[in-house]
Amino acid sequence: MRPHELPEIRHLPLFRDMLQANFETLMQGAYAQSFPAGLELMRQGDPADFLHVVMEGQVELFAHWGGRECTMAVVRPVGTFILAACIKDAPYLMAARTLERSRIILVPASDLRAVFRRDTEFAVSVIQELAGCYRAVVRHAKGLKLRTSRERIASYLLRQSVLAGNANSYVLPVEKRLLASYLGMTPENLSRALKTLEPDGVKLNGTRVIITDRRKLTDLARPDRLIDGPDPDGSNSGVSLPQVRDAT
Amino acid sequence: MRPHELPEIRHLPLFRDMLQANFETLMQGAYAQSFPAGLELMRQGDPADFLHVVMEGQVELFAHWGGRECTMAVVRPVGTFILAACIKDAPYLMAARTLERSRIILVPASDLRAVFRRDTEFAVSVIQELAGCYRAVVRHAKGLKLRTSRERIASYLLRQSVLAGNANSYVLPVEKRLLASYLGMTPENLSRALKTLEPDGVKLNGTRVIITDRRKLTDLARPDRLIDGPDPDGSNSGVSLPQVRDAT
DNA sequence: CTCCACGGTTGACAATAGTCAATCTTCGAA
DNA sequence: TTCGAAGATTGACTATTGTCAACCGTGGAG
Repeated sequence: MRPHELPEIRHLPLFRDMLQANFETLMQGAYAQSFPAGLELMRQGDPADFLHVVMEGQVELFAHWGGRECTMAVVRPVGTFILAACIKDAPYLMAARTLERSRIILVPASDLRAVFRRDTEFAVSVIQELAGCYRAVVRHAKGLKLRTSRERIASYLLRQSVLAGNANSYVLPVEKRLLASYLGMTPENLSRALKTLEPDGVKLNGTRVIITDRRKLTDLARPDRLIDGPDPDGSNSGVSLPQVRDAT
Repeated sequence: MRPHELPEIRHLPLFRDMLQANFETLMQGAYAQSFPAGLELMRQGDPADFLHVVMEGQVELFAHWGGRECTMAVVRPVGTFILAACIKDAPYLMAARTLERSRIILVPASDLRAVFRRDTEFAVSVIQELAGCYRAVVRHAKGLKLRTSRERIASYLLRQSVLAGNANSYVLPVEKRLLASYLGMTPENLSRALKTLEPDGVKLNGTRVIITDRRKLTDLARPDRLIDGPDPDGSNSGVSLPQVRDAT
């Protein structure tokens, strides 16, 4: 593991409050590994042996069934995934693949389970993290069930704009087909729907989003903290698409 | 609180392993209350002041946005809800209403937060519970994104049959319009879809489900532990529709 | 530099799902 | 027992979404 990585992990909400000794125990069993783009890190149904911490790159969490596939989340540095499966010692509900070359720290799940039993501060952090993840998926499910696809797209575009500091122009952080899958529609549908959003105040130029009328877009998206977040504590854990990297 | 209720609560996975003293502390601050059918217990966005434990009756958790509404779960005795919001001290993401006359124990969220900080066993139980809830919603989201509505219906009917001991005939535990909302479709759609499922080995007579060809139904539903559950530990927490009450 | 692979877009069409309205059924209150 | 309210079903229609195929544009391998 590289020298700068340890403090980065230590500063994550999940590891921030635990005893130093226990943190060291966890990290002693952990190891870093680099993976090329497009590699399947784990398959759904696999036993949960390691908590994954993304240090570089980005990782897609996806699910599949009967030949169909859908994106559930994208994890970026520094973020963790598959905490719940590790803790329950249960099979992964989602698969993971790298979207680009990625560096990942693997923390043995058994160590994790051992440590939070004797470090209350860590247990509390795990609780907070899991509660955040839970709420994030509930939000996702609410969006899927309550909003039409146009509304989901509009909300997403608006949310990204807010994350980019209310920028009226920014670049999509993920490929459109991935975004489509995350939002629960086909790429064709996303493509067409984006066109029909022009009168609603937003248009796309390649991967660049341009908000031409924020008022109209907001009218359509009707953003709602109970769906779009964030939680009052501002934690950004769990299942969601990442924020944009460069805004203009 | 009634004498038989305390041990019932104590035996829940969430409260089973904590110190007796701490359990007593929690229960001292708690109180029971009965509500008539159809009462809104809390609205989404409200601050999370109490963990709710359903002792009798049944409670629907639902979400709404922009005039639309959808069922997220139904909680039955003895079950808890809104743990995550209590723990994060965050607003409820869902609203709750009684489906029938219900008796509910209310445990102050502040006590809860205080206790798991000093009772590691309880913290571990909370972790297990939250991880279970998280996985339950992930499953629900997977079903919504990966399965068509006919497949969701078929899976649901088959799952309920399994819960009823592989019964080939049982009675739906909830109203059809609620089921439709839970499965992410309109009541009209559910009604029509049910008709088209007859060649697939299942038919309905009012609220009674009759599986005429389990093989065909299974072919359509393609049940999957990673969507339909249960987790290996058999916990039944979190977001799901309840199992049937009487099977034949 | 060329070509190929892949993501994205578009069109035509089919399948699916939602809406609105009317009707039927059921169950509980009076 | 009768009536009325609410859930459930049905029909007709519309809107939305998915599917399949063709085509475009870009960026990387050779």
